[in-house]
Amino acid sequence: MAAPKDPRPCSIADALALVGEKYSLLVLREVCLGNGRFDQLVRNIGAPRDILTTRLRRLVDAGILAKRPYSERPQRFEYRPTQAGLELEPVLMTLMAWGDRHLHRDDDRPMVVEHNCGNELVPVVTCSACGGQVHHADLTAHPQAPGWTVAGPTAAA
Amino acid sequence: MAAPKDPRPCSIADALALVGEKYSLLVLREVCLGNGRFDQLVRNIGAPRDILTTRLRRLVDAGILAKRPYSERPQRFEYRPTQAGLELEPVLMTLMAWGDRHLHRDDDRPMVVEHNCGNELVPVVTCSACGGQVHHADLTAHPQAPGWTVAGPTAAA
DNA sequence: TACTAGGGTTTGGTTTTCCAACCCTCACCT
DNA sequence: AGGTGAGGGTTGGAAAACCAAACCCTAGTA
Repeated sequence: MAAPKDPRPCSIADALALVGEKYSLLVLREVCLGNGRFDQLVRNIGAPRDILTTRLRRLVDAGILAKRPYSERPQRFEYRPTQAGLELEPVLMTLMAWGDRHLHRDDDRPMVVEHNCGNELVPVVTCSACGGQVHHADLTAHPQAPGWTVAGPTAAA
Repeated sequence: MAAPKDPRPCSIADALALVGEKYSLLVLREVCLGNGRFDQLVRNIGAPRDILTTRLRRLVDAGILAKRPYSERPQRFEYRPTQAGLELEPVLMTLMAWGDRHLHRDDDRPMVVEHNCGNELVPVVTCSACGGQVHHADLTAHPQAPGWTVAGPTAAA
């Protein structure tokens, strides 16, 4: 019997504990776009400055962003994504595509991303082994911790 | 000069406004795993019951989940993903893979997902046009709203 | 000297979240 | 008929997160 009070151990939860707070992923968005200075972040995200301060500290501590000076005398800093941060960008792209599809039906997409193959980026999540697109019906979850199960595959409502 | 107070219009922000609150994506995780009943959600997520209630209402309103009875007399409900909800699953898989890579180096991954090609799922985000893997260096963002650039809003000229 | 800009920190008040406890309905057991 | 237990919530108060505005400090500029 698993500990009765603990939630399911899960990398999704672990990842969200780091980047799931309000504004964190938007910070990453701006930083990936190259807007890594404090007041750019304030303006482009619309977050309160103190919240931004704590988010930035947290993301730096987590190794997702790095703070580096771009000028001594006056000391000025800029935040840039680390490798780990850059590897979150596909998550952002996938989320953006979902938002474009479900929240902006009428072709008023706020931003278009171009892939350097020359086409507009439409991100698709695929299985690295077979190359096939990932669909719910093709997935089977296997929890590794004892005491945790799943209820079998679910069809859409 | 662009409106000085509004944040950058963005589908990522729009999507996060719906599913970015604490626990929302974990609800989706459980529901996709087939654990759609209230107390399963409470146990597996570890969220307070009242928060869960508001999250569920919000996700149903947003068309991401559907609430349906699985028993009359006693009336019992279950939450299941809609099509829009299922299309968020790739986001979860990508996030899980990131968490596995960066937060669980020592091979203690909490959950393994199997793709029905027979292999363990390692999700990769690709460009649907060329099939290539999406990397930061290959992307160029084109904001569509006037006044917004990737180098900061309202660029002088 | 005054004014601006960058990069924050402080202050004080509002909103969310958290947590435990409670409620209600039904079904089952005795 | 009474007790128990599960499902699906609601309620109330304390704790934490959030927010806007004001403030601070350094450095450059007029």
